[in-house]
Amino acid sequence: MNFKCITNLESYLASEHNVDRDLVEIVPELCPRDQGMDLTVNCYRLTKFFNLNPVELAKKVTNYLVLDTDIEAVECVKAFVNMTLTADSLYRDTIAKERTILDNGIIPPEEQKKILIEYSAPNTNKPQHLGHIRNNVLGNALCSLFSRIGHNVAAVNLINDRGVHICKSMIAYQRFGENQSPLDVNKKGDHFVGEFYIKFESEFRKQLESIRNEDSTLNEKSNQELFLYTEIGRAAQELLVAWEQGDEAVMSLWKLMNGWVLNGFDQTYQRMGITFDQIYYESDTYNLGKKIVLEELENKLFNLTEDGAVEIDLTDIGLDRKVVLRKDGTTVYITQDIGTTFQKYADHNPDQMLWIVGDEQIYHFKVLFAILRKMQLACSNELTHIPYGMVNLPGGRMKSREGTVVDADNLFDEMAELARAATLDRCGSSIPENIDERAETIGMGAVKFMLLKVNAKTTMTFDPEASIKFEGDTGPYVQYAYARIASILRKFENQHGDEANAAIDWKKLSSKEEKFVALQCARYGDILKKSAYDCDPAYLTNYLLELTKDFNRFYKNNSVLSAKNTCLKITRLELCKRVQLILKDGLSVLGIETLKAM
RNA sequence: GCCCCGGUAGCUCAGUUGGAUAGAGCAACAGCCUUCUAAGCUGUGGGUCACAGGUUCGAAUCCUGUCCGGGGUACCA
Repeated sequence: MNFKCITNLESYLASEHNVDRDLVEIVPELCPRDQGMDLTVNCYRLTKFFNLNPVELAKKVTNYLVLDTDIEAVECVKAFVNMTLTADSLYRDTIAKERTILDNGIIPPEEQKKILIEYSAPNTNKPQHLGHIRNNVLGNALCSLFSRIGHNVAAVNLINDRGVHICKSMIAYQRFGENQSPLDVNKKGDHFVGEFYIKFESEFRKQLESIRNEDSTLNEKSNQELFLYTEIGRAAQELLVAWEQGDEAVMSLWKLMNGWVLNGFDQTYQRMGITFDQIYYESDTYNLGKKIVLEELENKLFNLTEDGAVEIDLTDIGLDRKVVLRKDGTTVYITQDIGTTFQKYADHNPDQMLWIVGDEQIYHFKVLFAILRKMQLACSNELTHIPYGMVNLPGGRMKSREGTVVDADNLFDEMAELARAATLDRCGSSIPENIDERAETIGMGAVKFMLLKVNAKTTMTFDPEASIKFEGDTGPYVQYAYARIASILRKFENQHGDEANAAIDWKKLSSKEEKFVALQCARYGDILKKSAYDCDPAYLTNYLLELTKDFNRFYKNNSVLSAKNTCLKITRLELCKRVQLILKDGLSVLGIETLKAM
């Protein structure tokens, strides 16, 4: 926000108190609605700049502001100074300049950085579910957000395409797949392969039960521990060894199945509107990780344990010892992350690297970053894990065994279907031409918005019942406001187009609803920066809701097209355009599309 | 055991980094479509901010302890 009266106040207080002008920053708040004024200066907060008690300061501020010609009224309550701006200055400093509203969200060039963001990172053994959607939507929004405020962003994906979990679906396919392809059974590749992963699990469980029946002492051991006691478990392990040795038949099956899965992922990403600047494959980078670890073993950064594993001792910085190569020489999860990070740095030369990964891996990233710092990776002080919380169902965690996993593609289909039904409900007999596009845009908007309005860090509950309603704090609520504005603009063109060149006069906007909308618009730039600073699109998402609420109140009480004179009509139209501009820009940062009609 | 994160209205969540009388949506109830799209608007009810101490002009927010929930603590990912 950029109010002349506040800037003047800053200069005045700085010179009065002999404080460096540049250090003084007064961020006004929107005055609480029930106080009936426009802006509030909270003088409790100003005491950090000036050595004066808050109430005294408030009096001083009040006495100063009362003389400012931009101010219509001032009121001092305790240490809060509330003010009403003249209509002239209010609109001049908020929405008169269209460009300023958007440009306020851009940081100065010296703060702009090259940021590398890794997100999504799926396993190629099953289709993506609601948890992955949260990651994808969040990652995509953060990339747009950083880019929007002026950073140079590269988005990368890391495909987790190797390891024993991949071999599980391969084994099951070998045994039960009958050489079929996804095309043969008309299935999406990731779903096709996922069924074999489930098939493995059920077969594994069957064998477990049978060996436990034969030997009751095994009941004390966990499923994990008994993995190699089962025939199919051993087979998966053997397949992994064959894979690592580059066995031709195994590699060819692996490539075939991964191809199916990645093809399925592509469709899902496309539907979500997600693209990456580069895709890394763990099968490529794990060897680099191993190579780096062995070099650092030479350099004595890592050491050998008694039984021949390679580890690093991080107890000096309050972490544990961490094995980075197993005693059999194979790599662990963190090994490939080391390799991938060096590769990413070499490819992109970023100032900062971010990882959007679930909060259960907070410790993993602490260890990873500690290792990379010890290895003196160039930007190792600018590595950040952005953790996000799990998505639970009302009954608890999603469990594949109990069939409660919310599949991404199915969810998208269902939401689009509901959006279609709701749309058709509204338009009676005249079915819109673009009904498919509408259903998709509204359905995806609802899913994305639902996930983004909750703080990234919060473990959230996905309520299927609530998600199917497009009312209240939802994506479609915001999209609807956009469509309403589009409709007004259309009607204006058709009915009053000849008035388009009439003069705008902001001070004609005299209702409180109009003022609130303008004040809300003025916050947009700060909101973008704050949201990026917090690494959390939720802040922006909730702002868009607030703006939309204010717009809807305006819409209800102040007709644009039936305004009592042309000047008022044109000016209100301009106000609508500002709102539309912000809604479009803000939603697009969140990866949500808009519609001209709903 | 140890470490991290959380506990705010019946439910799902905000709470601008310590500031005004703790807010929204849903659900419940009551209103508003001859006026720009009712996916909307207006109103009512609903709170010991888990609990107990402490810090200060002031605490949902910071500190300590207790209880409850989640996650981590792998030569899994």
